[in-house]
Amino acid sequence: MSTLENEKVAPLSNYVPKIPKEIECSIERTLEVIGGKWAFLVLRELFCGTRRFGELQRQIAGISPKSLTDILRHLEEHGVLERTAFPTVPVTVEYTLTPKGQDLHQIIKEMKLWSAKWT
Amino acid sequence: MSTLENEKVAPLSNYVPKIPKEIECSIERTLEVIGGKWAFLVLRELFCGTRRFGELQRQIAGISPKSLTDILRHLEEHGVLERTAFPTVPVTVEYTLTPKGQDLHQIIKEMKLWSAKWT
DNA sequence: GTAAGTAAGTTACCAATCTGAACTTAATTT
DNA sequence: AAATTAAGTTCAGATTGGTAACTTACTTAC
Repeated sequence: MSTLENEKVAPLSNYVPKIPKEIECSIERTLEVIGGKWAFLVLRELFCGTRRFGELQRQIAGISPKSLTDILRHLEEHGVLERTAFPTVPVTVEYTLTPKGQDLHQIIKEMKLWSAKWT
Repeated sequence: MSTLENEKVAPLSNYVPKIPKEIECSIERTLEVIGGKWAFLVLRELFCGTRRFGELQRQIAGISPKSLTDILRHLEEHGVLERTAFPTVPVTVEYTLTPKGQDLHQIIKEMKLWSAKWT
């Protein structure tokens, strides 16, 4: 719903940022880690506990094995989760959140609250 | 850093989700609104107050006018922000967060806390 | 009075990303 | 001997996203 106002536009000259520059970078740095299409959905599963590759693939609707591999590697590189391979045949691989990854739960919690209120 | 464990794999049979199904949908619903590449960065600017198209374009590094138009329309459709056009020449357009949009600040706040602790 | 400037976009095209299906590996069960 | 299994990899095709140039309609500068 766009509005078309017939008033004069106040110049936005007296702008004082309420949120300092440092936060901008915080957000960008966080998005580097969890900003992609799939990161949150992988985290959603791993907050419930350790998961294996196939389990993740089944529980995240629409993800391809390639995208799952990509995001798991990405999150591992950023220290959010740990990959553990067991020398079974065929090989078994488990993914578990690190403390750094567990801490992302606060963000998910706020998303849940927002969603409950507004969607 | 991958680990290769030489132990037997514990079957993950006694899995009881700590986070109920409902949250999964909450997350997906939230991501529909703010899941894209640029949403958070637009929000970051609008939390500081009303902004015009050109201001947003200058303050969000690397965004193209097309991408900015796309995300602004998307956020407007989801009731997160309001677009107001003034019949000046050339036209002036202002974007402002709605209460629904303001409420997203909690999520950003948690992202900031996580970033401060871990990045 | 001609030319440049301005704000907020469009449009057309090109590049990066993502998906789906098939393939791989090596041992185990049928 | 063939099928199965887990965790991927590979490749072609589709989708998404980005870049550059263009548009509109009026104002100000030369």
